[in-house]
Amino acid sequence: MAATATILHADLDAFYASVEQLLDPSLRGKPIAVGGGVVLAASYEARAFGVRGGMPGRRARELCPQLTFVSGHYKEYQRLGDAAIKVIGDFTPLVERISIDEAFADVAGCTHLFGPPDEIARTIRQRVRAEIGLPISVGVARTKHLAKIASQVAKPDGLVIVDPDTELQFLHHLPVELMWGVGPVTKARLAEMQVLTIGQLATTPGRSLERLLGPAAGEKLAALAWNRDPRQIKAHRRAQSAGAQSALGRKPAQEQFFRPTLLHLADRISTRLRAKARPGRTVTVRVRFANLKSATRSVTLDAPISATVTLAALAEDLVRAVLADHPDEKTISLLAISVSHLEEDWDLELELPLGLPDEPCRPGSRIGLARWAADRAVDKIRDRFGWDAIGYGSVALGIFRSVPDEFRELAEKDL
DNA sequence: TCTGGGGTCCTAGGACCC
DNA sequence: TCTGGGGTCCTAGGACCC
Repeated sequence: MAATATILHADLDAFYASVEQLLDPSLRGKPIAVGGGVVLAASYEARAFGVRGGMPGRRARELCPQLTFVSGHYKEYQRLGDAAIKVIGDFTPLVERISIDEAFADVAGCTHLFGPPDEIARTIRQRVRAEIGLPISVGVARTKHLAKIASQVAKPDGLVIVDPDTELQFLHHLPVELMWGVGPVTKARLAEMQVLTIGQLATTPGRSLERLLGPAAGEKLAALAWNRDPRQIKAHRRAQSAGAQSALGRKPAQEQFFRPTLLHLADRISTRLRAKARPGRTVTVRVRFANLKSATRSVTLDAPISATVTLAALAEDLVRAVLADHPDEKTISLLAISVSHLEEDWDLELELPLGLPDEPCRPGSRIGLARWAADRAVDKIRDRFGWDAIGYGSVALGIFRSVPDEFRELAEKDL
């Protein structure tokens, strides 16, 4: 007898757009897009015209002339997303949140209280609709991978339960791109081998897959194609890295242009690291050039950092190294900084003053403490008066914001 | 057709150690 | 001195996800 299907995957439909239609009834049933220059989310009515998230606003208007653009209610997205996930949490503590609008849950331990998994899934959908006012699709299956596929198949506003006895019949006729980990590149590579469905993938010799995709990816995909997915629900996952990036349009590859942006990015990241006492040891910088090719440089330190000016200085050095290696590239289109190897719980006062040869590198040194005190003062003022009250303000630096900061914050993982 | 921003994981080569 | 084997860490790049 096969095991019971107890894994749920719940996914709010066209989340940002659905919230806008909830808040403003005149938008219901209409093609709408959240955003302006860039489409951050599109309603199903807009998707029917080919409008997609990430698309330039101009292109979206071409596809759908009657498209209504709305600026986002970002605070509401956070509140309503939290509320929807909380409904799932009323059934089981085993909830793994994937993003603002999506979560896995394992209800194996609570069926004696609430009934079988399909009944729980129906109740969750009804409650989210009744209490919050939003459509949510749910997939129920024996594994995370299959539950996720089931919820995608269920969209919009549906429920799909995959019986363990017929899961391969369900899985094998679906296109490969529904699989977790199959993006445009892998899809194209598989298509060259005439592999279009998950069933065809399942019967492709392991050697062929490994030659095509590498040993790890080949083996993983083959296992998923047979619904062998060992992943458990992880209720509390901590972030592995924190980063920020900024598209620049086209800027000359010169200090005067990249330094203010790097300081702004370092400020955003280091503030988050300090707030959670999670400094990091590895700093990575990415520079994208005008031709959209990019290069990265990273450095791993002996001790973790979270001071704004320390991070900014390291990032500047790394960008200079990238530019030195690409002397023909004269134009930068994007800058990114990421900090990884994060500590779990760190005493920030112990941070060392890096890059200062005349200062002994030891805990509590003069410059280390000075930076710590300066950052702490800025953090406190911002806690009371808001981000722009003080600091290396993007306004002062003339930073161009392509998306609202509130939208950035929605995408940030809890550190 | 040249989309923005925040993330995760994998690979392959090299350094270094035992 | 050369050879072999295993493990860990770092770096750069890439695919993918939401």
